[in-house]
Amino acid sequence: MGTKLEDGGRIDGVAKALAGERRRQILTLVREEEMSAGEIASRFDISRPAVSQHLGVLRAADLLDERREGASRLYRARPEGLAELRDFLDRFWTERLARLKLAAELEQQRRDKRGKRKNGNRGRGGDSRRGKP
Amino acid sequence: MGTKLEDGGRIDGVAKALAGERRRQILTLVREEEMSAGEIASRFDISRPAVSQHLGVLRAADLLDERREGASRLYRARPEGLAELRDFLDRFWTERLARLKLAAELEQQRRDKRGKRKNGNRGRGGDSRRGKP
DNA sequence: AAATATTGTAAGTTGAAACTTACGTAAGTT
DNA sequence: AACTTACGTAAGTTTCAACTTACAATATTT
Repeated sequence: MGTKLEDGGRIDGVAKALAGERRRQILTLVREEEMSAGEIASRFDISRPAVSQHLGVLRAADLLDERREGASRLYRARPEGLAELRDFLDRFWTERLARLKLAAELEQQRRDKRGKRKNGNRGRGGDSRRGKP
Repeated sequence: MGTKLEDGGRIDGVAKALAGERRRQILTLVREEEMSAGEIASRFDISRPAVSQHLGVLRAADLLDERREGASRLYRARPEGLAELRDFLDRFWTERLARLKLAAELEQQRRDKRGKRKNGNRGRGGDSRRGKP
């Protein structure tokens, strides 16, 4: 039941979209307010087509909302698109914690059994130093 | 004020490390159990040096723990390294929600003033599912 | 309909990333 | 010491991403 970080399909698109600094800048730029493609381009030192291509990548990764107004296209960040990657990192994180917790419990049981006849009861307070918290 | 997705320095390294599918595969592979570099390499169809380079990238992004045992080097995922990116996505997400909530409240006030006698309450759509462990 | 404004798409260049093979290094073995 | 094992690093090649300029498409204006 391992949650695999590599599959999920759309993870790859989001991760790659976020890997480019320009795209992170663009995304930040349109997080608060929607902005036209041209206006976005005017904020950077690269050509307008370059920005347009970045927008395409972000849109393909479901990280942008697009709205057409007249001849312009207005873009806005769609943080919901980030949720999938975020949740994935979350699972990677929490499953690791769960694994460590389980290992600690098993270790505890092992210790309890071994020391039973020697020591009626050692309680739970004793330090068991192994593994990392 | 604005949490910028582009800065943070280490975000870039982590995002780029995660952008490569091979590295995501490797990371998944050593999430549950620590594994030697050679054993990791044996699971893929690429050369061992290629894997070694990927390990270097992951390690530079603080996504791996390395332990030397004899001539071997044992690697293990370090999900704590993901936390920074995860938190960042979190902030990007929640700040957007906060912004929307604020806008909705202002709009609500505006409506209340104008249509005080007409209506008292209408549906609100708040469906956020967030919370940190 | 022609002209203008705003954008996306195509084609080519450049630089970085992902590989390869060859070599160097440190620890374990005989 | 010489030999083997398990790696990393260097150097070179190929593949891919980020840009460029040139062109096509769609909406608005005259």
